[in-house]
Amino acid sequence: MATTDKASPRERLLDAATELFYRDGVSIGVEALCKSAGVSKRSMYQLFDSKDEVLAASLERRASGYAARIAAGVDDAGTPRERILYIFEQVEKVSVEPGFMGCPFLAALVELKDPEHPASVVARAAKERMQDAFRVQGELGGAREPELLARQLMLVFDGANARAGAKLETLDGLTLETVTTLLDAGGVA
Amino acid sequence: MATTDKASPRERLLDAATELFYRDGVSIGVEALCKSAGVSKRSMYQLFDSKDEVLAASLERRASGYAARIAAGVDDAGTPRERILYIFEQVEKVSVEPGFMGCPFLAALVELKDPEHPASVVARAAKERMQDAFRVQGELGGAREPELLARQLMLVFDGANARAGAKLETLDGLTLETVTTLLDAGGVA
DNA sequence: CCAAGAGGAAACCGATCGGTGTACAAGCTT
DNA sequence: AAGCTTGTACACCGATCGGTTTCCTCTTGG
Repeated sequence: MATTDKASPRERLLDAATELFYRDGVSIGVEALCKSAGVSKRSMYQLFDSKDEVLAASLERRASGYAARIAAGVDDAGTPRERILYIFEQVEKVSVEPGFMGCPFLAALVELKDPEHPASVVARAAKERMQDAFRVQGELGGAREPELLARQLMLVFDGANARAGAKLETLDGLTLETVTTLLDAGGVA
Repeated sequence: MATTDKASPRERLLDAATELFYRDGVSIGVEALCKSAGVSKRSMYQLFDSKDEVLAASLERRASGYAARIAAGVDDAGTPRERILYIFEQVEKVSVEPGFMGCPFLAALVELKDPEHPASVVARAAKERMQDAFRVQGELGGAREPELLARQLMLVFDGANARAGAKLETLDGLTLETVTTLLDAGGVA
């Protein structure tokens, strides 16, 4: 009932999974998940092999959404430097919203310690896609070492997400300032 | 049986808790914890009010150990810049060890989403102590904005820990290079 | 109008969760 | 030796875990 009510059971499950796994962690029970989705456990286990697969699928869908938006934004107006900074503006913006708890992919990787877990594989792939996007923008911007720059940006990105999500930091310009320093030092116009 | 066998039940419990909560996450059961510590559940609940308190106490002890080492290292040989870089050398070194899973305090904060959880309070205090240490070194090193620098260093520190712990990054100089850039830009000699 | 499948409600499975209660065996101190 | 604390062993509690099964009610195509 927290999500769309007219969608297919599969969509409703993924919606609920996205929200509950993020808010309450991967230890949320199948019972609560199905109840929130308005779907019977029986249906869930017909659509997915296990709870773990539901989690993996929900992360996969989230990652696809991000990838689509990033791909669409590649030829947006602005310089590569502006596009990189825009990402961190968005991070700072969402980080102050009420339910913010950091990057969902990183959270999943931390919670399920197993790097071979299906959801871990999906999450890692999503993070790598983002790093690739940073590297591409670095190349376009004339970075001396685009790969190094991309790894540095991911460091800041994940650090900011983790610290803001854990209520250790409020950002408010911190990542912008830091990223600017790194872009300057890296030779990005 | 994995830890010292001649210590007090309390110490054995904290030893086991430190290891198991880090390796398997906060969802490790009381049964497994006590068995690993060689302590009966009855004793555990006489020494601690709840499993959550055991977790908080184990983090507290770990934080005290770190604080002692940092306090001892403040008047070590070397410049503030060297002392800051030394911390990140250590991070890069332990990050390649087999059982490494990132910063235990950050992991606890991510897993227990509740910022009011007793263990969360302990973990956050530990992180703040570290940020203070960075700021002090920044002041000693002549940083233009010591507080900003400390926050940036924590961003890199936590980002590196999270990413290396999640097997997303291998570091190998990445943090040293990044921190050097930030120290240069921040005016630390 | 009726058959067939989809999907929901809920009982049920064994296992485990955090936490207690009880009984008993050591080591102290006096 | 008596009495006390300390700690263990273990059964037990209700709740919940992930997952399965049964039953029944809808919708929909023919």
